[in-house]
Amino acid sequence: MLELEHTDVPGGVAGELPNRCGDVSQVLARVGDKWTVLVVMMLAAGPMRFNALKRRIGKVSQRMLTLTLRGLERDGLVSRTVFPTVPPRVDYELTPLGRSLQTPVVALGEWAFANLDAMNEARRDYDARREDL
Amino acid sequence: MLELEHTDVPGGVAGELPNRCGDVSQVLARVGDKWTVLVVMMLAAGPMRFNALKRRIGKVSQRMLTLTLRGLERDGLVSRTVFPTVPPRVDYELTPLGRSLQTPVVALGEWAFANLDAMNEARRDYDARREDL
DNA sequence: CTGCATCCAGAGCGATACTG
DNA sequence: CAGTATCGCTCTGGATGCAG
Repeated sequence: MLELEHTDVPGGVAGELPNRCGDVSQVLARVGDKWTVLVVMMLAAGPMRFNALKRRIGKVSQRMLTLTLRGLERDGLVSRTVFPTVPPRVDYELTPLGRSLQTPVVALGEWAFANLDAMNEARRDYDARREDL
Repeated sequence: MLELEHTDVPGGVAGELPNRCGDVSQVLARVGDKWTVLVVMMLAAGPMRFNALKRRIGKVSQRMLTLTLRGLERDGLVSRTVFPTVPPRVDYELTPLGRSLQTPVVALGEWAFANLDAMNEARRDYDARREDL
């Protein structure tokens, strides 16, 4: 997890964000890990069982899905409901907090979609320039 | 870097985001790393020299700042200008693409700021519940 | 001042096997 | 079906030292 000094930003980041960059980073550490966003996106469709989720995401290990879900549950973004049946059944569902996270994440996703070509081109150019040394 | 299967999402993530979750993840891998967002935020104030940037951020190693800046430069988010003086001077500055990234990142930052208390409380509750086993 | 190279500890994560 | 435990690899990232 991140832990930053309280570096006071004088300017003010486009005049909007308070100088609590540590907070932003902390949340980004949660959101930025390998599977969190995928899980949140998948759960947007509604409650889902463990293996359904696993199949949807595709190439996630059972271990990592469990860990990611535990983390999200701990942060209050996902709720976990156990049905004491046999075989056991566990449903995962976004909490209101988790659903509210979708708004900024979707915004980021739209930025990603809109600018992916530009980024790929920039990368190609950069790599090409680095080859003729 | 992430590399996901092309898992087609039928539902559609709140009906907004296309089923290109891979793209989102790829960008998140860039944005989600430890220093990227901090650097972008700092550069929001305007062009900055290497050490000025380093001092602003505070507890970043020289190595990681260099690596982060190279990555951002490669992705076309930051431009690097060398002044062939002595001692050498290098200015880093957000490109238009980099500046456009601020919008969604600031949105995420505002979400973080608004919901940090809720998340911390959720964590406390979760940890407390786990203690009385 | 800037920025590479090296070394090294630790985190992240996948594969596998096992339990209720 | 859901979850835990263990192993081992890779990658991150911090510290240090050297060079233009």
